[in-house]
Amino acid sequence: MALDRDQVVDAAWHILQTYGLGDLSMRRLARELGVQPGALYWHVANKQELLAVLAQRMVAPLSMSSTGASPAGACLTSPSPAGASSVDAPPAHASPAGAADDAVLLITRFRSAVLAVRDGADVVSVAHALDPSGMQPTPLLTAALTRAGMDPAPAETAALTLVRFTLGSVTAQQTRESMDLPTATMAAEFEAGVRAILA
Amino acid sequence: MALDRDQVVDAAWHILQTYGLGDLSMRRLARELGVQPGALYWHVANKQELLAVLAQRMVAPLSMSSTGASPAGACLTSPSPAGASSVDAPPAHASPAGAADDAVLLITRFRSAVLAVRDGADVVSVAHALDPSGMQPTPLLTAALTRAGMDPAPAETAALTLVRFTLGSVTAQQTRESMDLPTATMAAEFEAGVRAILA
DNA sequence: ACCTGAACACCGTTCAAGT
DNA sequence: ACCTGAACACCGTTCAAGT
Repeated sequence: MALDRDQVVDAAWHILQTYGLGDLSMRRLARELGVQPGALYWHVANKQELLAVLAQRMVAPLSMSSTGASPAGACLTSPSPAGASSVDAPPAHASPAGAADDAVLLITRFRSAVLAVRDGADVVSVAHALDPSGMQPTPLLTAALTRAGMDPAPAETAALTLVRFTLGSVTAQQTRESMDLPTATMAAEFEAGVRAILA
Repeated sequence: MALDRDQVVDAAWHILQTYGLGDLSMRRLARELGVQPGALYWHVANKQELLAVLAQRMVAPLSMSSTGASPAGACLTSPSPAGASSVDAPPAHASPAGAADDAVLLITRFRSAVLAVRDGADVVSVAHALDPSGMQPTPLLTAALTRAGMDPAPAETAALTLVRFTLGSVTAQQTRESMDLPTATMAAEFEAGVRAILA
């Protein structure tokens, strides 16, 4: 009974997760769905659009809960009801120190989310390039760093530095993983990099 | 009169430079050389090896002159004659401040070299992942930062942070360039990132 | 030693035609 | 509205056979 867009995206997600980007072809996807390749183009414009949707899915969990406060536009999925203010968060407005911790938490969760999907960094890197300041976790990081006392402009620049460093790191790690090379030192290298950037 | 490895690599370099990675196929390369696709496999093991050679070519200029001093292994192309010591460089051993400037210069030249080749970041990222501490400019950066007063271990970690941030940045920029999106702010964002990492 | 010819197992995308 | 069938213009790699 008629394929729909979600089934296409779900199947693509499954192939990416399980076999990696090299195996995520439109033809393979069609085969998995029991349909001719051309049928997919009724539901998605092209492969690039499909990958953009997958990138959104990877970073979506970052836009929920976590740092409590929801500054305008922080949550893309469900625009929070009018008077929703921070509830069980620290005082009325978080302390600078705690907000910097929020940034560390955010970039760490971003890394985990991307790292958890095979070739995730390749997919998310394109989405970041298309919309560097709109794609998560950039706006959330900018907000956290502003709360920590930075001016908005340097906060955004620092956010971009964190995101690009993270994507560079995860790209390197996932390339090594795909070749069965060791990656034991890479988590510590990531942490050191984040500390240096936020020092 | 018999194709040789250099001709294959030169032609590949030309296609990459001119048309980008999407157009650098073994079949296209063979056509450009007036040969059947299978002939290439006498000269290179596979496409991956070819890309590794191209990555080396992109970073090769970094290993020549620049910071004057040549600590063991700094110059891969031509092992310098025995008694070659720094000539017109500052005193006998550079000052910490000057050595940190060397690091900034190195990472800036690395960015320029990668940025100058279409999809250069994609190609160099794989080479970096295969040999993070051996691929330039990592060892040169580690040396410069050690001269600047850092201990070897943190110096290497800082070098990796710089290289991965730079690859993340150039990947984003070249993705945008390939889609004719503006990149006006990206050089400044790079500089700010480097300053933050080395602060 | 070096290359051709031919094959194997694939790609992304389009589009008339069917239901 | 949604899909098939078939095509167009491609891929990377292998390998017997030729020179």
